[in-house]
Formats: sequence, C-alpha cells, structure tokens
Amino acid sequence: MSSGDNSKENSSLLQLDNQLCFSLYSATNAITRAYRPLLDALDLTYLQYMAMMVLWEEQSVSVKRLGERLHLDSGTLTPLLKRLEAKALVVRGRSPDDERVRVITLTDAGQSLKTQAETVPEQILCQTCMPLDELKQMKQLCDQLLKNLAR
Amino acid sequence: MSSGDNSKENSSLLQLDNQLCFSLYSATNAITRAYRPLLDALDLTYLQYMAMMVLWEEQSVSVKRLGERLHLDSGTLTPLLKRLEAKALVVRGRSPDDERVRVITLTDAGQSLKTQAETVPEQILCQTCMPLDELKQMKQLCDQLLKNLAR
DNA sequence: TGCAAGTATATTGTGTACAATTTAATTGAT
DNA sequence: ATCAATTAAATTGTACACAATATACTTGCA
Repeated sequence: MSSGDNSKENSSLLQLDNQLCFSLYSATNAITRAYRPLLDALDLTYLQYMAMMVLWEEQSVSVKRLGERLHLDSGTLTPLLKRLEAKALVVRGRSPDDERVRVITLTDAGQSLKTQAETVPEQILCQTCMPLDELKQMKQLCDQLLKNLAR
Repeated sequence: MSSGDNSKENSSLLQLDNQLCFSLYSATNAITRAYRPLLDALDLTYLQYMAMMVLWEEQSVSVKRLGERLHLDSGTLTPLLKRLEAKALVVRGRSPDDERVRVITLTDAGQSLKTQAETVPEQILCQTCMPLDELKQMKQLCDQLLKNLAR
C-alpha cells in the first residue's frame, strides 16, 4: 500500500467514532419507528408524546420550560404545540404576569389520554429484548454524553 | 393519594423507559449539533457526511445498498443524493444491467473531500470527554438495541 | 419617564425521516 | 412470447430539528 500506516490509522479512527455516532443515530431512528404503531393509536407522534409526558408531570408549562425539558427550541415547539392545540389536548394561553410567555395547559382530553399512554412503555420495553440493567446503563451513558456536549 | 400504588407504578414505569428513549434521542440530537460546525467547513450535513462515508468505502453504490447501510429508504435518500450531485460530489447514473437501479458514484471532488473529513472524527471524540471504552460500550449497546428492534 | 438592552415566542427556510403511493423496469410462470 | 407479480426509485405529504431572523413585550437605567 503506497499510503501506508497513516492512511490506515485515519480510516480506522474515522470508523470508530462513526460507528458510535451512527449507531446512536440508527438506534434512535429504530426506537422512534418502534413507537410509531403504538402511538398511532393515541394519534401522537413521538415528539408529541414526549411533550405530553412533560405536561402530564407539570400540568402547565411555558414554551421556554418545555424547551429546557426537551432540549428543543421554539422553532420546533411552536408548530408542535399548535398541532396539540388543534387536537384539543392543550390550550396555548398567555401568562397574565408577562404577555410574552405562552402558557401551555393540559385540557381534560389531554389529561385523560395519560391512561391510554400508560400501556405504551411496557410494550416498548418488551420489544427491546434487553435486560433492564443494560437499558439503565445505556441511559446513563447517553446522559453523560449529552451533559458533556451541552451547548 | 387516592389512586395509590398502581398509579405510582405506572408512572415510574413510564418514566424509566422514557428516560431511556428520551436520553437516546437527546444524545443523538446533541451529537448532530456537535458535528454541525465541523461539517459546515465541508459544506455537508450529518446525513450527507454519513452517505459520503459509505461512498468513501465503496466508491459506487445503488440506492438500495446505501439504504441498507444507512437504514434509510428512497424517500430520504433520493433528495439527499440530488443535493450531493448538485454539489458535484457524486454522479447519479444507471446500471447498464438493470435500468431501474441508480448507481451513485463518487466524483474526484467527492473523493478528495475525504482528506478534509479525516480531521473530523478526532475532534468529535475529543468533545465527548468520555473514555474510549465507554464509547465502545455505548456503541455495542446501541447495536444490540438496533438489532433487536430490526424491522 | 423614556428608551436601549434583554427576553419569549414566532416565522422562514433548509434538510432530514418516513408512510403511502406512483412509475418504470424486470422476472417468472404459463 | 406474454402478462401478472415483483422490484428499484421517485414522488407526495406530514412532521420534526434547527439556524437565522423578526416581533412584541419587559426591564433597568440615565
């Protein structure tokens, strides 16, 4: 090989990290696909489901707060929240204290969707076919990575 | 609490898996963001970079083959490949054996971009601030998950 | 008090993902 | 040889992500 060791090292380095990033990326796409048929029954996308989870915990949040919880900005959240409002799952009000702030509040329909949603996690857990400790380990590593890359 | 243990169990179950899926999802978004400024220098998006990596390995692939490597379909790949062609990094030809098959081939410009790309992985590796063995472990867990969820 | 700086959300534009459908070429069974 | 079934890509439509910018409200200080 005319280019020798150096080219080989660069290639394998390229591969190592890419395998990691790409594995992460592919696993995320795969799990989103796994959720899809389950969430179709609730007429929610995966992101909408995540937003609803925050609301099921907090009842009422600002766009800023929701963005902090989901690590997303208003460019993603505004259209998402309009869709949830169109489905009558939330109301997009204003804070009386600060007219700039949108206050997203769960409706009764939004609240009652939680009962149906509670069957979802177990089904996904099942489909992963992985022991709980490995899933926990994975979560811990992802959280560490996210923290280290925090913008 | 009027709803008692059952509600508590459902909630924690809901949380466990969601923390996993959501951590995975957030980590993937974070790493894509980390790549962005580096890839901007190459005028590539993260997905375009991944497609180029397949091409740097294989020189020439069908859309089907590329889709198998990236776990994506023609709905995602066709517009992507048109963009790469518009940048003159690839040529979208046809197989002489089978006119249905698009054969994507690296151009000289596409090939020579590899040299610049070789500096990227190390920089990302650095930014993760994580030991290699943890990254490898993470990759292994993601690969297992992907395999178990394979469509 | 008035206005510059800051903050919260919305908008615009580009580029993924992917389901569903369409188009065009190939194959295989009769 | 022919045509139904299959296959490979492309198209259409919806919904994220996110950079860059715009808008509207609030705050703080001269």
